[in-house]
Amino acid sequence: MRKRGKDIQAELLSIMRGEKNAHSAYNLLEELKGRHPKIAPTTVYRALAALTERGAVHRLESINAYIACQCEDHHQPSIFSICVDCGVVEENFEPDVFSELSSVLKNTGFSAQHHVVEVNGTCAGCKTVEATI
Amino acid sequence: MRKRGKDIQAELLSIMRGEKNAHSAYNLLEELKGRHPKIAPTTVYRALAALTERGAVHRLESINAYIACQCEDHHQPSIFSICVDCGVVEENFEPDVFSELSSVLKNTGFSAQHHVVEVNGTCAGCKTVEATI
DNA sequence: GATAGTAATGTTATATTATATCAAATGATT
DNA sequence: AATCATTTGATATAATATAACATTACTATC
Repeated sequence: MRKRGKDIQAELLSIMRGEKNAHSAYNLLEELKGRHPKIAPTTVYRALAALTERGAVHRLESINAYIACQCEDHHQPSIFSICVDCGVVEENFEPDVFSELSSVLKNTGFSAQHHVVEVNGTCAGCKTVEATI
Repeated sequence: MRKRGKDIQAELLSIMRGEKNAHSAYNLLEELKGRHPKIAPTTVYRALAALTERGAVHRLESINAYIACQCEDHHQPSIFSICVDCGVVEENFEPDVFSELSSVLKNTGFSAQHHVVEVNGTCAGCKTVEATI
């Protein structure tokens, strides 16, 4: 079994890659309805799960939304900054943050499986706009 | 206006302080129904918002759940470790993680408002159990 | 202490996010 | 082409969260 679902996944990914903002699953559902009028939530969630699984998209837990991965290849988890004004999301890398994190948790005997590091705030652009109002 | 809502808040907080696991808003709603048979979701969400606002509880974004703050006083955001097996949540402090984080974001011109740092994995207890199976 | 102002609460409805279940379609294998 | 395993589609529903507005309780002022 291969083709059908992969098509949806590819289409979803190409939509998401054209965006700087994250989208909810239902947003994406609406966008897919253009070409797939009868598409259902389940299909979108399945595609998102597959894409997330292979690291092509990330789920932003603090806003229940999804964004295409902004990098080539993951050797480290990412830090997401999310602008509360314009919604722009940036994916940042900082291995030191995660090494700090693991050393904290190692002391408690905890083994990490999945890291969620998201920072909600104001991006440089929106800060500038605010300052000039 | 003071008494009515503060009662719910106090009651909610005391329920939550008796627990090592996080609870969903609807879980808490069920628990409150004992003493407040007609309580509605809105009321619980309002109480949770107030408690979260003043730092007495934290929302765990990666599991849509709430947990009582495990410390006295917040001068730093916390790192939450969440056991995927038993659900135990620990609130950890590590200023260095946040200073790393801010230095990364400072370079991009982003101003942080709210940090979400959650690590899902296996706690020491559950790891031991697994090892002995 | 009655009255009006205010803010919190209750109530109802509904929006949003996500999953369960099972039938139908697809492609792989023989 | 018959069978099989698996994905997808379709329907329904669960879980999480908020909107909107009427009601109630407290506060302050008269």
